[in-house]
Amino acid sequence: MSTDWIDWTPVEPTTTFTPRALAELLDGGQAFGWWPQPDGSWLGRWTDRVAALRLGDHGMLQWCAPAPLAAALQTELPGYLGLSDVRQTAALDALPWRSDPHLATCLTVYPGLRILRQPFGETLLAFLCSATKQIVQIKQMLALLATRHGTPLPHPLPPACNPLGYKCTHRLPTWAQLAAVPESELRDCLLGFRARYIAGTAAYLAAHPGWLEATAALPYTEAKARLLTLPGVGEKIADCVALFGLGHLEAFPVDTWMLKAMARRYGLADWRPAQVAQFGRTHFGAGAGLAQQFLFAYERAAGQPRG
DNA sequence: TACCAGGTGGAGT
DNA sequence: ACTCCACATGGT
Repeated sequence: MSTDWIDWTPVEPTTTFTPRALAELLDGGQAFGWWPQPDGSWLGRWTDRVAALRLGDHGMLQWCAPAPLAAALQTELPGYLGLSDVRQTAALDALPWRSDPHLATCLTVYPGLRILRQPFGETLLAFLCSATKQIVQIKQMLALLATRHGTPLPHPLPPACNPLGYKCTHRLPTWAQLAAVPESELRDCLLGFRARYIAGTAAYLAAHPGWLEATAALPYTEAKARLLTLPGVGEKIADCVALFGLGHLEAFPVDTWMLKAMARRYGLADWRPAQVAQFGRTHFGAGAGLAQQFLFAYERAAGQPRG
């Protein structure tokens, strides 16, 4: 029943991280399907993929995976991690860090941090769960949804060196699967008032075949406008889904942490979210979403002091 | 115990 | 257009 995993392999293109930056990339509020392991590695799953990551000598990022998935992951993993996206490299350099000392600090504290490129549908589900919830709780909701309503993963078992958590046994449910789940059973997954939104979105998507694919083909402004028509998707969640699920680097999600960051670091106290979003797009430009992720990471760490 | 968490939608001004 | 508030639930 156990599946062999391949040996640890460098991620190409070779990239170095600090442990803090890798933790922020995998578990800092973009993705909710990565779990730290006792040996310091990370175990994650998205769609039917399962992989482990760790830092080798000199902070070089390495991966391994179940052997049957290895060929696919060798191709897909750099894209998922945002490491093979030349747009991000260019966008990062084009950010105004030369004239913005706070941004420069944030970039220095999280070397290697990027925007993940996650599956659109899963990203939409994750951020519909995210409203006024802490990251640890969003992970718990999604783990319950996967275990109770998702399909078992084809290769769920761990390598001996990476004891697999119970959380990695099933895929997240698809939107088609969610459409068949009674709202009461969604509430049982700790979704609270978000259950209504998820049920409503699932029903809408079931009634509009191809809606996700058509939205994914649109540029940022049009894609966001369509996302805003879904129940439970407002400005912030639409921008998160556009950024993390569609790769629109100009999206600038404004949450409570971004309000704090812009108030404390940029003097924008008492600005409304829409105004902060306008400032962010203007000040940071085409890579505003990338800048936002560094600011978000820095501010959250400042509010919760630890190594 | 309060207050907060990667907010949104609807009602009332 | 803007302001207020219900919505569920666990963390700190």
